[in-house]
Amino acid sequence: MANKKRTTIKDIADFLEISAAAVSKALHDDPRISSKTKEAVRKIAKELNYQPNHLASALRRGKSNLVGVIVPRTNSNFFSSVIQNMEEVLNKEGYNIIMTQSNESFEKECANIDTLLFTQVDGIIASMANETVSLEYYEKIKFKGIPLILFDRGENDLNVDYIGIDDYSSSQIIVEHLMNQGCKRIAHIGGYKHTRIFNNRIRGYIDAIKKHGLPLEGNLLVESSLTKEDGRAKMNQLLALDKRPDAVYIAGDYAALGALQVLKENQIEVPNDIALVGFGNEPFTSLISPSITSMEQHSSEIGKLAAKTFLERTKNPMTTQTLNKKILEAQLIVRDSSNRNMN
Amino acid sequence: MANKKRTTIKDIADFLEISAAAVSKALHDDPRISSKTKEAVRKIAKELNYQPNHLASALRRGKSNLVGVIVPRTNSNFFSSVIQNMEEVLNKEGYNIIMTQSNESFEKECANIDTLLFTQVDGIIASMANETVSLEYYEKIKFKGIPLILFDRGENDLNVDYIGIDDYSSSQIIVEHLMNQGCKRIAHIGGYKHTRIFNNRIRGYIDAIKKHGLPLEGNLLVESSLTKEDGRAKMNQLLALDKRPDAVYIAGDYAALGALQVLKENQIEVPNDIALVGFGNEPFTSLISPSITSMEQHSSEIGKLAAKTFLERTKNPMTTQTLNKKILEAQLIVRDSSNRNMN
DNA sequence: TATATTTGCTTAAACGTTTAAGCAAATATA
DNA sequence: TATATTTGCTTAAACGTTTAAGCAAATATA
Repeated sequence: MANKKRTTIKDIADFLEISAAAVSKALHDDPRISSKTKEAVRKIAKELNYQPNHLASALRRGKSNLVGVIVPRTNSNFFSSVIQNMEEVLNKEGYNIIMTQSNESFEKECANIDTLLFTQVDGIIASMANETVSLEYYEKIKFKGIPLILFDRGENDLNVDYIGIDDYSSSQIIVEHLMNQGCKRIAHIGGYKHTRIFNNRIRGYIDAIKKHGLPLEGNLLVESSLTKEDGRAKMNQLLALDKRPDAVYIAGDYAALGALQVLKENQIEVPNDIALVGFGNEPFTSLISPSITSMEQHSSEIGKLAAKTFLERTKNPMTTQTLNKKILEAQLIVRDSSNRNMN
Repeated sequence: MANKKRTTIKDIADFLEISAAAVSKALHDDPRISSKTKEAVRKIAKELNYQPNHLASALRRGKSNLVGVIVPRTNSNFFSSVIQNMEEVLNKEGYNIIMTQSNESFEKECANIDTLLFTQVDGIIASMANETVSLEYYEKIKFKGIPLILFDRGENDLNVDYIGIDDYSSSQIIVEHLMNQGCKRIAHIGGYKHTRIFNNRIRGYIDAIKKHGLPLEGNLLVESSLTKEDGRAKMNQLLALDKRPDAVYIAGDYAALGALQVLKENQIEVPNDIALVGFGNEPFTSLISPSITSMEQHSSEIGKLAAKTFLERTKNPMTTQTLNKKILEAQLIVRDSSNRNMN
């Protein structure tokens, strides 16, 4: 029983024989409208099943109350938790979220940005795709004067708000943890250097190794796409070395999983022969055997902070956007794959 | 360098000293506009960085080209794959997706529906929350005359399009697979009976057990929320029975994982003492040891079909919505947890 | 009682786009 | 050459809402 015409403010106005303006004001609880009229309007609005037309009000007010979100993918615990927490904060303030995923593709990311701008979002909160190297599309957002907030995968050059963890010191914490377990040759399977967070993890690894006088060899530091498959490949590469490492720190959990499989297949004992540490604290790290030590990135905190940062920007639109970093401490969750004391 | 005013059609019109209508038509490649004018408009549009205002055009055309999607959660491989494939099909036709998640909460689901209706989506594609028992909010969508397409978790009573797998026959396939492995006492940890898909799996289990003359006992059939924790609890419950089952078919992979943990903790050999089958083919089922046999639900196919169904509905708006089911065959992926032949 | 203020609305315009209707100039047809 | 058709635009109105400006009636103040 689909009714052709939707109920509009005009319908309510006609029914009550008042002006549309009065109805609009009544619905927004304007102090200059009598409570008698307000009640009547609310009653009829309900009876006629009135639903405000977002397009019209957004067009008129020049504000859509929509926030665009771009993530590399949603089927990761980290990103879906971030989004859930952003939603919680933003919903309370009357904003809704439009989620898009880039699937790590630069092209898709650009298309997403166009879609979001086209939909007239009031702001964009994004984490960059692995592929992204050119920033022109993000500059476009800034040029439009729309708040842009980056999280996790950000970029200093954009000079916008950023929320993330301290990747550099995270690496230091991991290296020191492995040293405390008695490891003396620590390898690092890192992400792509052009992505800032992975570059920071690599720098943190190098500096920590140097600081503690451990061997820093080119062979022990490899760059990876951090997929499970590449984790396998890079682990095999490390096992083929004349002098094998006795610990491997891997900048992503999926790659760590692939590496662990290779170690198991080669009957290498984890953590006693080779200790393993991942990054991201994906749920499966605690599910498999041995469970994988990993870095918790405080996804819920990041989501809430990103949302709050957007709200602040929106409340103070006059201030020009500047590089404003909010850096959280990551937390190492020690599990069997690197815990030699437990064995 | 944020520019206050966005470029509008009017700006282009003023610049070229033609009417706004001509600009609009030029941008839409209207045959009655000269190619000379079209070129000039396109050139200036680009120069002035013109971005069409979706709100205005949607308001005028009475069509937003947005499709709302509601899923219980996005951090599941099934749902995120469904969404990715829907997006692919819909983007090609000029539609964009607004994703929302209900977190399995009925209240959140209702709020999501309101948001989507408010945003004036042209259609809604949804999979229901576990909690959902009342259908009034979904009736609201139908009443508005907006196409509603359900997938995976649907409901016959709504009389709308539905895309999903054949849960009933899936159960039969699983039971028969376990019989072929020599299992004689097959238990089922099912989902909530009030959810149609879980009810169908339960019915399929019961009928298959009956058909093959296996013991059908109340103790062997338990209802569960299908979380990992509840999977543990229900597995413990089954182990406490006087006559333990020699196979357990669990209607969700997370619960299957919990159950597997309990079996390992009790030094019960899988699959030889107790064989295990899950449902959903979540990626981790192949990652853990032993890997878990599970049902693949063809998420990409479901996503594409749901999108195509929406497009059909939109092209033929005259036809009243009726119950129109598209049922796909699920596929059993046999892994170590139920493969006795391999040991 | 005369004036000032407040209350409760209305009028009219605007947000940026699309589209039906129409008109003048250019071109085709008889 | 006269009429019909086509081309390439313009004009004006509309989508549904919000809001500045304003006005009459009611109430407060002097």
